[in-house]
This record gives sequence, C-alpha cells and structure tokens, in this order.
Amino acid sequence: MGSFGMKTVAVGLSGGVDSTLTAHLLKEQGYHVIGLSMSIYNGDIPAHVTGDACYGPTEKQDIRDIQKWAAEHDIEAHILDLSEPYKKTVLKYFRDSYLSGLTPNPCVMCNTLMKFGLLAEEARKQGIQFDYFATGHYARIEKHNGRYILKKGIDPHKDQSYFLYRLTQQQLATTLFPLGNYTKDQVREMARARGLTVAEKADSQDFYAGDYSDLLGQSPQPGPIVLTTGKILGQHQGFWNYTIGQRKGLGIAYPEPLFVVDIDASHNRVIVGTAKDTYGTGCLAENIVWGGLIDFPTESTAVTAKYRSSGKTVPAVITGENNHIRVTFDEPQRAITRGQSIVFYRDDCVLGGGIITESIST
RNA sequence: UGGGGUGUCGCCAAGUGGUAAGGCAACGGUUUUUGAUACCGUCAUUCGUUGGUUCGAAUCCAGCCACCCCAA
Repeated sequence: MGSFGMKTVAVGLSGGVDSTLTAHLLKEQGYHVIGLSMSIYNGDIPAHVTGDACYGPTEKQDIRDIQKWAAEHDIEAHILDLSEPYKKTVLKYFRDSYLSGLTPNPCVMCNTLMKFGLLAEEARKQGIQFDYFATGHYARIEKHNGRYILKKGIDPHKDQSYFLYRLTQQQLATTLFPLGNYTKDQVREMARARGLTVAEKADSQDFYAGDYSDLLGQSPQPGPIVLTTGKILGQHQGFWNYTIGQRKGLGIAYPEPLFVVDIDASHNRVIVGTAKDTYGTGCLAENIVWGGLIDFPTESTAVTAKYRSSGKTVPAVITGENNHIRVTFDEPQRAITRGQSIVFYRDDCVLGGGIITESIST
C-alpha cells in the first residue's frame, strides 16, 4: 500500500526488457511499484542448457539483474521461491503430457497457475500488499458489461493473448498490461530512452534451453517411425521427443519431406506422412475456459481461432457441447496437435479457449 | 566363375565427350515466451578401382573389385 492513497502495483519481473519497462511506465503513471519475481529452478534437475530460458540455471543471473535494477531505482523487489509448486504443477503437466503423446504448452499453464496464480497469492500470504498485478505481456484488458475481456496486443507480431486465455475474471480484474498498446519496437525505444541496461537484451522465450528429456526423466526407448501406410521407415528414441507437424529431426531420406502425423504412445510409434497428410478439418477441445464477451456457444458460432502459439488466427465455426467444443475450420489446417491450446477470438477479443484432445479429418 | 545388369554426396537421383542438376536427410542461421511450420545459407575439385583413347571423360575402351538377377 503506497502512501497518500497511491495505488500499489506488483510487477512480475523476469529481468527482461518488457517487464522492466512495464515497471518504469507504471511508476511514471503514478503508481507505487514493487517487484515480484519467482524462482522456479532450484537445481535439483540437472540441466545442460545452451541458452537463456524460463526454467534453468540462467534464472540466477536474471534474479541478480532484477535485484541490481531494483536497488538502482529504489524499488522493493521480492523473490519468491516457488520451485516446489512449479514442479508439482507445470513440470508435472509438462511431463504427463509428453508421456501420453500430447504436446503441452507450459507457458499457458505457467501463466494461469504460477505467475498470475501462486506468485500473487504467496506474496499476499507473506504480507506483501498491492492493489494490482502487472506483467510485460503484449495483451490488453477491457471491461464490457461488467466483465473483463482479454484482448490481443496492438503489435500483431508480439500479441501474447494466446498464452493468457486461461486467466480468470478474478485474475483479469486486478491485472494491468501496460505494454498491450505498444509495439515491440516502441518498447525497446522507450527502454533505450530511459537508459535501461536491459534495452538491448535479447528476448528470452524458450521454456527450457536444454534437452527436454532432462525434464521428462526418461531413458531412450527405441521404437519405429512408420509411414501412414504402415511401412517402417526409421527408428526413434522415444515418442515423447516428437510433436505433430514436426519435420526436422526425423532423419529419414524420402522423395518428399516427411512430417509427424500422429504419435502412438501406447505402441511407442511415431507416424509420419507427407505434407498433405498433416491437414485436418477440425478438432475437439476440452478443459474449456470461456470469457465474458459472448455466451458459451451452444449453437454453431463463427469465430477465428489460433491453435498453435505461433500460428495464424484462422476462421472456424465452433459448437459447444457439454464440457467441450467442436471446431470446424473453414479451411483445412495443418498440424492440429493434441495437447496444444486453441484460443477463440472475435476481432481482437478473446472469447475463450481450451485444450485440443482430438484432431478431426473428414 | 555360363548369361545379363548395376556401381555419381548419408539416401534417392539427373547427367552418354566439354569440364558434377535436383529432391530427401544433415548442419548453421532468421522468425517464434511451447524443441512445430516456414524462410535463408552450407553440404561431391569428384563420379567403384586401375590403366588407355582424347585438346578434354562421370560419360568411349580394357582389366580388376563389389553388389544384384537369371540359369546351373
């Protein structure tokens, strides 16, 4: 709680340009700013990393950067050790997904469960008080009819609403995304203008910068790579190393490029096919989170949808049935992947989303 | 040990006298808060081997080697 009725914002700091600038902007807007960061890597999983990432030993350096910056700018920064809960939620989800032949999206889970979940909760439990929680995500929040609506960030190249669609009304109600109205270029410029040392820091966007098997705790398990016809073309060292749509790393010489078309976890088989085999007409999504812009679609509803974080937003028709949503894309799409999130939009607004459980091809 | 065929980059494969296409794979990079996709770049001084013909051969000739097929 700031003095003189000043509102306090806790900024989730990662040590990068975005979150650091976020803190500066909010301070300039008259908020009392405090820093809130989580430590999620405690070293008990041996990591052999090649670069910067969310989870891994480089976290130490990021925390040092944060503390240095906080000291320089006279901002109180709290680092909370959430490595145990992180393991029980995000890492477990990550591991369980891969081992069932799904491709998880740890960032989505980390956001709703950790950053916008436990981090703020734990801080409050420890007596740290604040009115709002802010991050450097490229997204916007607007209020419509008493509901908080998540919207895409202005910069189409940096929009991160896909990773945030699981935020609840309660979470959105006290969240600020100051960068949602800026482009990445503008953000870097503003950071430079303020003489921030992190202005030129490379975007670190990997979840983990080493071999994923470090996190899965699996020893290699050879299995066949088979063509859609059933013909065995090669061998893999564990189905969990693949994702649907993947082309690189198959090591199979074939007249055409081959892509992973399906993952058969129970038989440890990876099924590959040619480009045309990667197309699907729709999918089923479960674990639905529905926002407040329109009612849950019990009737066929035209929307746009994004079924992979770096994919395009494409037109589709959705129908809600009980706890799941059936999606039919206007045009067939490639590499519809079980385990990935699909997020539904109307214009720039997030309608809701869920997790793909099945790809449909008619 | 009779007949026929083949031997070009890790795989496939153009090239039949004029100085090694292409695809796949691999590797490097760009893009990307999920190891996807996409895009860009690199990748045979050398054509099973030895010798010959020729101004010049992977391409013609001969020997040898290897593999395949047919017949025994």
